[in-house]
Amino acid sequence: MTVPRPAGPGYLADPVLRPATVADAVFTRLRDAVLSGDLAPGDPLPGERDLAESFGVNRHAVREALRRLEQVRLVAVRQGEQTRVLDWRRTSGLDLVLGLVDGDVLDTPTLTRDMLEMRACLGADAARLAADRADPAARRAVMDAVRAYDDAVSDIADLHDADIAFWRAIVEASDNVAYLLTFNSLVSHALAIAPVPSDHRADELLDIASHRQLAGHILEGRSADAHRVATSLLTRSIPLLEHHDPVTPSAAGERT
Amino acid sequence: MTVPRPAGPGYLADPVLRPATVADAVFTRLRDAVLSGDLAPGDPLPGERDLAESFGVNRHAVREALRRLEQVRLVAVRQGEQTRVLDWRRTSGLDLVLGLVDGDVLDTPTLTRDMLEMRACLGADAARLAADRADPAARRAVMDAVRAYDDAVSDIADLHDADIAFWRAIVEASDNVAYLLTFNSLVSHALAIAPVPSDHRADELLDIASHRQLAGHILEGRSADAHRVATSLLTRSIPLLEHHDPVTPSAAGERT
DNA sequence: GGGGAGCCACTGGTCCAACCAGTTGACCGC
DNA sequence: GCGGTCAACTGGTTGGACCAGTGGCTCCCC
Repeated sequence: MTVPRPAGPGYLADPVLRPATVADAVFTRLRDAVLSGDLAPGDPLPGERDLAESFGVNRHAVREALRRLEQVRLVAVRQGEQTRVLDWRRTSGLDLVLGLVDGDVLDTPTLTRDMLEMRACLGADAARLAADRADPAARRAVMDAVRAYDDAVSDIADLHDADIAFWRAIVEASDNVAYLLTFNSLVSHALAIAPVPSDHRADELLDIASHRQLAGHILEGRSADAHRVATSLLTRSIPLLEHHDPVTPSAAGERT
Repeated sequence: MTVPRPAGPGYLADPVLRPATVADAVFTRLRDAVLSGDLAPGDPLPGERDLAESFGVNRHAVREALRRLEQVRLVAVRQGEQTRVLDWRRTSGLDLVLGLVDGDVLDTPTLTRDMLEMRACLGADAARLAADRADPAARRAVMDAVRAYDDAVSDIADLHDADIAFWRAIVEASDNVAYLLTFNSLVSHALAIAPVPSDHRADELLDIASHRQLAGHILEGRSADAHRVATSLLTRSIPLLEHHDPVTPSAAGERT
């Protein structure tokens, strides 16, 4: 086997749940090459046969990797033509994020900051919408979630899980599928990127009172209050990470 | 060929840029089965060999489709075990959205509302961040974009493109990769879902003054003002779509 | 000489057939 | 009854052959 198995198969699953395959290795290699800029947008990829040979794998494995790269819109494939690299900054979706760390495109602190900002933005608006239009079942779920949050204070790890469940209930209550799906991406990638963010977020996580207050606002339809409290909760973790950021990559000026 | 080619290969590309393949057909069929609930979370899929036979295609085509389903976290695959259906409401990302229309999970008006809400939420915050920390090159790009916007007023289609370019410049200026990637998903899916949203958005698109004003706020670092103007611009299209929604998917409230 | 038709050498798309490698559970011997 | 073994699944990987679009080169005709 010429291609070493990657440590983790991307964001698909833990190595436990999903052992890396040959196609995973090819996918990871090509993805990183694209994200790091080794393969620039517009560049043609070698033919499938050439890739297979250079990676020392069968062509089918290469094809499966290319299918996944195509799925995340890193490359464009057309029969008869060469496979071309796309400009991921213009085409790819949020699910790509985890690869950005591996690809040395963004450092982890900056990426964490970005995702926390997004979390704050979405979470606050979801809380507002939830207060406005959550149906009874969704309100009950929020109530249950905040109650479970109370019971989790003893252990910080449990609290972290309860926090995710709490916000998931709110996002579900907002009845906005786009928010829900984005929340999924944030959660799965946040777990992979910052396994122990609890240190920085203790202030937020331990503020049981605000969580209960937020739930109350949602349950009683006070959307403006819900938005305010949610923003207060979600933004307090962000500035803490600023001075963790050693280099701000001003990713400007690429015109290609 | 037992499997009919799907009209469009999902959100990968136009049929022009990317003719549907056998694997696309299998992917679409299985995706819709999952999204529509025909295949419930936790259900095992038939074996690859069985699927290949029942679809009348080669096993490799099925495998490529499964790779893509796995990539969007609709299924979980492990060697030796059966492939299982995941709960997409808890696992999948925003890139799934377009499939939600085909899968009869959401009607187009509701989905459009959801994406417009998300656009408003992200766009306003991106404008705020852009005003706070855009680097000179990004500010210049915003300036150029609003200038190009002026020149596009003659044609509503051009205006639509210019609007996307304008917001892209702002999102780029916000220096938040998560926002950027989510913006990409919104743009590509919005184009596919609501090809002619111009009718409802004319009020927004034709408000050149606000666009120029917003750019000014960003260029001069007035983040609060930028946020306010952006919100004003982005929210005005949302309520217009409400009464386009024939069926409100809440438990009660049937109106003939 | 210029332009067009057609061939040919690419590209990716599809298929067949076999075998490898984990998982599971039934079966058989202790 | 318990435990090990083996067979029958599952997906993973490989090789090779052939189909099907594309694009460029060549060659012929005008």
